Order: sequence, then C-alpha cells, then structure tokens
Amino acid sequence: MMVEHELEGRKREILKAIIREHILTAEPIGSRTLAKTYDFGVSSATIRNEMSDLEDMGLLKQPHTSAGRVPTDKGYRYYVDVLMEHESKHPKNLQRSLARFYEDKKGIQGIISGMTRMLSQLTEYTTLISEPEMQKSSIKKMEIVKVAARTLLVVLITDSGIVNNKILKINHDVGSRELEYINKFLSNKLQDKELNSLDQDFFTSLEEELIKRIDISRKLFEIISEELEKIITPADMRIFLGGTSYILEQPEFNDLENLKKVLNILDNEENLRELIKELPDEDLEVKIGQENKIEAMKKCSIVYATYHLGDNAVGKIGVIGPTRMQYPQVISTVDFAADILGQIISKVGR
Amino acid sequence: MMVEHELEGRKREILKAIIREHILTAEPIGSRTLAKTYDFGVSSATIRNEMSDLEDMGLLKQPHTSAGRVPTDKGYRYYVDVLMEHESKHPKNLQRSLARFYEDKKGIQGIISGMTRMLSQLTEYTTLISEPEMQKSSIKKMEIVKVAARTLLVVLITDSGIVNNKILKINHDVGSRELEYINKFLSNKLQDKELNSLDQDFFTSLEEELIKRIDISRKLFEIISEELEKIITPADMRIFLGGTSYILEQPEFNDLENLKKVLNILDNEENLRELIKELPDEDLEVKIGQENKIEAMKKCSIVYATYHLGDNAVGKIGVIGPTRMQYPQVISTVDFAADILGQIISKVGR
DNA sequence: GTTAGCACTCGAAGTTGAAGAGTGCTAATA
DNA sequence: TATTAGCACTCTTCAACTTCGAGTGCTAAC
Repeated sequence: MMVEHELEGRKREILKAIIREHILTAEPIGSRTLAKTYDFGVSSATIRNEMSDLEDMGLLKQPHTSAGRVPTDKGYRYYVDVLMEHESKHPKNLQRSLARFYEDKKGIQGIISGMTRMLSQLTEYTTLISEPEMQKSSIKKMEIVKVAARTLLVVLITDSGIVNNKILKINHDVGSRELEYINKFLSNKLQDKELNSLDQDFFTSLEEELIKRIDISRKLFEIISEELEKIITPADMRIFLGGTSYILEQPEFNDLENLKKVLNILDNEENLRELIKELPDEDLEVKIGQENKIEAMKKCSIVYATYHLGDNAVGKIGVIGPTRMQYPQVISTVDFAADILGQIISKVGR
Repeated sequence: MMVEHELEGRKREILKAIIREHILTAEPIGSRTLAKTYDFGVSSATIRNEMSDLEDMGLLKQPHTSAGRVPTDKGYRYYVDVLMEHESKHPKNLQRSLARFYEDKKGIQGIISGMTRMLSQLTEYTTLISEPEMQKSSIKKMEIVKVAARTLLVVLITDSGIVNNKILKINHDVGSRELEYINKFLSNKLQDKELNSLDQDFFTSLEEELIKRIDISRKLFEIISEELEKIITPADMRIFLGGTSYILEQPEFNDLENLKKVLNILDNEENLRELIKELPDEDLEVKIGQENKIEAMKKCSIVYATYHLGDNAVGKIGVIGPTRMQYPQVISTVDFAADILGQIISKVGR
C-alpha cells in the first residue's frame, strides 16, 4: 500500500494541483481545467490518463461518471504526509493578537476561552480546546477550610498553577483542631505527590495511618478522600468550543443531514470529551475523514496538537473542518497556538 | 390597540385554531382546512371573512395572495396573553428525572449544566441558563490563603452558597502575620455585607482605616481590593447552553441565512450575556419575534424565567425557539424548571 | 508516450404545464 | 343582516422535458 511513496514526479504534481484546487473551490476538478490553469506541458488527455491512474491507486475518486475528480481521504493523507509544503512563518497579526493575552488576568479558563475564539477566527474553522489535565501534575498545596457549620471547602493547587476546589457537605461538625490536624497531616502526605499516583490503595493506607494517630471520625475521612479523588479525576474536564458557526460556511455542510450529525456532537460537552479522549497525545496530528472513530466525524478532519504546561499537565487544542481543509495554514496555526497557549498558561501558573 | 381584548367569541376561536394548527404544521392555514378540521358550524366562506378581519387587525398575515394565513408576532402575543390555556400539570417524568439531580454532587455548575441539557430535551428547543448573579447576596466568608511565594488565593463564599476564587499574583511577598491580620480585618468588615454595596467608596474607606492600623503595603491592599471587585462583578458570568441542534429541526431555519444569524449569537458567550442582560427580571416572560432587541433574534421567541436562591442571587433560565413555538408546554416547563433549579441550588448552598 | 478527436454520460439549470390550495367578490339565501 | 354557494383569479409546487456544458474513456494517429 506504500506504492504512493514512489509516485513519479508528474503524478505528484497533478495530485497536488488537484488537491489545492479542490480545497479552494470545493468542486470536482476536471482534466481540461487543470491543463489550462496549471502548465504541465502536456495536454488534457495525458492528464486524464494520469488521473485515471491516481484513481486506481485510491487517491482520487469521481462523484459520478462525467464529473471531475475529488481527492479521497487517502489522497488527503498522502498530501498531508508527503506533498504538502509546510508554512513556517507565523503571521505577524497572530503575534500581535497574542500580546493581549498577557495583559488579561482572567485566569486559566479565561485564557483558554479567549484562545478558542482567536484560533477559530484565524483559521475560520471550529475550534476546540480542553482544559489542562492534572493527572501528571503534582500537588503543591492542599487545604481544607471550614466555611460554615458542616461545610468544608477543599482547595487543591498543583505545581502547574491549576486551582481546583470543591464544597463538601458533612453530617457531623468538625472541630477546628481536628481540621487543623487533618490539614497538616494531609499536607505532609500529599505535598509533591503526583496526582496520578493517588489511587484507592494510597488513600486506604492514609486512612489507616490517620486513624491510628487521632480519634477522627472514619466517616469524615472517607468523605474527604472520596471527594479528593473526584477532584483529581478529569471526568468533568471542561472543553471550550468556538466558531461553531464557521461550519455553516462550508459547502459540504449545506446538506442538513450532515450538519445535524456534526452539530449534535459539538452540542454536547460529553461528546466532545469523548472525541478528545480518542486523540492520542501527539505533538501535532491530523485525523482525516474515515480515520476518525466517531461516526459523525467521518466527513470531517481534525487538526490537533497537545499543549504542555512544563513537563506536566497537558491539554489538547484542535480545529475541526471538512476533509477539504486548508491543511498547511491550519497545521501551522494550530502548532503555533499550542505552543503559545502552553507558554501563557505556564506564566500565569507560576 | 387594545381592540383585541374585545374580540368576539367566534373570532377568538378561529384565531386560536389557526395558531394551534400553525404551531403543529408550520404551514399557512386556509379557511377550508380550518372548516373541515374544526367544527365552527359555519362555512369556509364565513371563516374567510373573519380571517380577513383578523388580518386587518394585524393578528394574521398572508405570506402571499392565495396562501393561507399565518399568525403575526402580534397574533402570538395575543394568544399568549389572552387565548392560551395554561397547562398546570407538570409531567411525571419530569419529576422523576429531577430525582437524579439531588444525588449528583457536582457543584452548582454541574447542576446548571445538567439542567440545561434536561430542559432542552424536555422542550426540544435550545436552552439557556445563566449562573446565579451574586450581586444581591451577602458575604458569608472570605479568606485569603497564601499558596506560594507571591501567590495568594482569595476565596469568597456567599450566603447563597456560591464559591468564587481567584489567584492573585503580587510583587512582594507577604508575611503570614500580615496576612492573618488582613484576613481578620476583612472578615470583620465584609461579613454579611451585601455584594452590591461594595463599591469603590467602600474600598477606599476600608483602605484608609487599614493603613492607620498596620504598616501594610498600600500597593498590596490595592491589588486585593481591586481583585475583590472583579470577583464580584458578573462580567464573566457563565452562560450554559444546550440543545443547539434542536434549532435545525425547525423548518423555519431550513434557510441557511437565518440559521447562520442565530447560530452566530449562540456561538459566542459574549453575545449570550448580552442577550440575557436584555431580559428584565420577570418571574416568567415571553419575548416574541420583533419584541427581541437583538436583530438576529427577531425571528425567534424566548420563554424565560428568573430563578431565585433564597431572596438573593438570581439567574435566568430560558428556551429559544421559532416564534411558532409550543407556548403552553414550554411556558409551563420553564416555569417549573426555574422553580426546581432555585430549590436544588439553594439546598447545595446551605 | 502523447495527443486529437469523438461519442457518450451525467448533472445543473431552465421551461412548461397541470394540479391544488386558497382568496376575494358577487349574488342568492335564510 | 349575516351567511353561504359559486366562480374567476392568483400563486406555489411538482414533475416532465429540454438544453447546455463539463468531463470522461477510448481509439487511432503522431
């Protein structure tokens, strides 16, 4: 199946031209049009023959007899992997827009939300950013504060500067001494621990130790550790979505049926989480059409990158569009955005 | 303009029938159809005359000659205000679904997010819920915690149980004594204060007093009070949106132009905030078509209610659909949902 | 290996005509 | 006087038909 890597020069150029043209027009490309706009030095008939070969290889297809050719997913894949010329320059206006972020102090979520909007405006596609996962971070500080009778607030801060908190209802009141003790004890035990090392076993052993030392209600500790676990698991990690309406600009989604399917996914944060979980932690990846596991996404491409906060927490940033996508620009923009986003958040955190 | 209130019986019944029928079919309603499906005891010709009168009053209109009639915004308004029969019963399955919420302990945002999804599923329209505004709440507890060198965490808890926190970067380090003092001082001063009474003047006077008592860096206090103000202002109050894709089910949005306009509003949280600000604090209100101030919404209706947390914080909960909307069901559902939402959140908070 | 030429295919777009739904008006009716 | 039957007229929708152009594949010649 790796025949394509040996594509001779002219076939390469023709495929490249077809894909470029199709990305611009969203129309099937015919041999005559191609011969006229590009100068291959051969006639349309020859191009026709080449195109027929490319079709046999599965890189092109015809929507129907007597229409021009359209790239297949495989064609796009080959384009992205081999043919495409990468844009190395990042537009000046991007850098300028970024300045704003440094001034803002709206917290991590504000930054991500702003970045979502910006990326979607730059690419003119729908954009998706996940909050940084905390799994790989370690705990910098954790504190339980009593905020009212039978109400505690657990605050957790990681070394990447992410804050998480949770209100805790308990049945019996806790004395402030007791709480102080628990705080000290937990601080000691949890300091600098990696979050993903805190499993059920860990908590059980903690509990045993704590019970030995102090006459603390077992029930109370159970609640605390249970809640701590919940905070840590990224089950309800927020996903930021922007530029949904750009989808409507794409001619391939003029078909309401398709549109519905895709919007149904985007509509629901649960589905988005699902979608993001599917994506392996690559620095930069492109999922083209059928390569997506979720049914409704099989007519879309996703260009995504993983952004890093130091060496720890990571999140995803991605762009969703039709398989006919402006890959060079989008890839370069997403790549850059991931880089910048990591930097900005890291600065806020530290 | 209040002529309509004296609409004679038959005209009322005909208008009601037309609106009902149109809500179901989304088609213009003709006199013959009406005469056949409803039994008014008169012929289609008579109905035709009545319809003509109703059109003169601005309650109906014809999309074109020789089409049936369609209700105008004014017609719907009259329907909602006068003709409509309210559904008083709340469906059993709603009550059942609610049980789930009580078990969840995902915090206020989780509850709202869940409620958003539920309401959109029940009504089959797009749903919108705003976080409770804190303006009218008072402060129950506020505490500044030092989480790292030159990093403070401000935690604020209101009497309606809303927690807000913010990370604070400062230039110089603060001693823990200093902090303790500030905490005590602020606790005293802020306890039970209403949030909307905390204006610039208040902070200035606080500052003066504090400076007298302790040798605290003026700069530090400025930062703290500034940030406190930011926490309080609802500038970036979150809006939860659900069921966007239901819009696609509505035949009136088969026109891509319309659809784009509306989705553009929904796409952007900023716009949604704008939208919600437009809505006065009524217990339950319906904005029909042209009554909406935002251009893109002039083909939509919004049914919304204000939900309460005790007597204090309030938020909005609403449903967006075409002007041809299932008003009776939606109104009753939104009303009920607002009620329930207030209750649930209050319980979590207390 | 390349190309010109040609028959063939298919979709897009425009045209026409018939069917159907609905109206408004008028004159007859209860 | 309010109601109704009847009829001419208007307008949309839909299907059938046509035309046009873009594109292909194949063949034979270069």
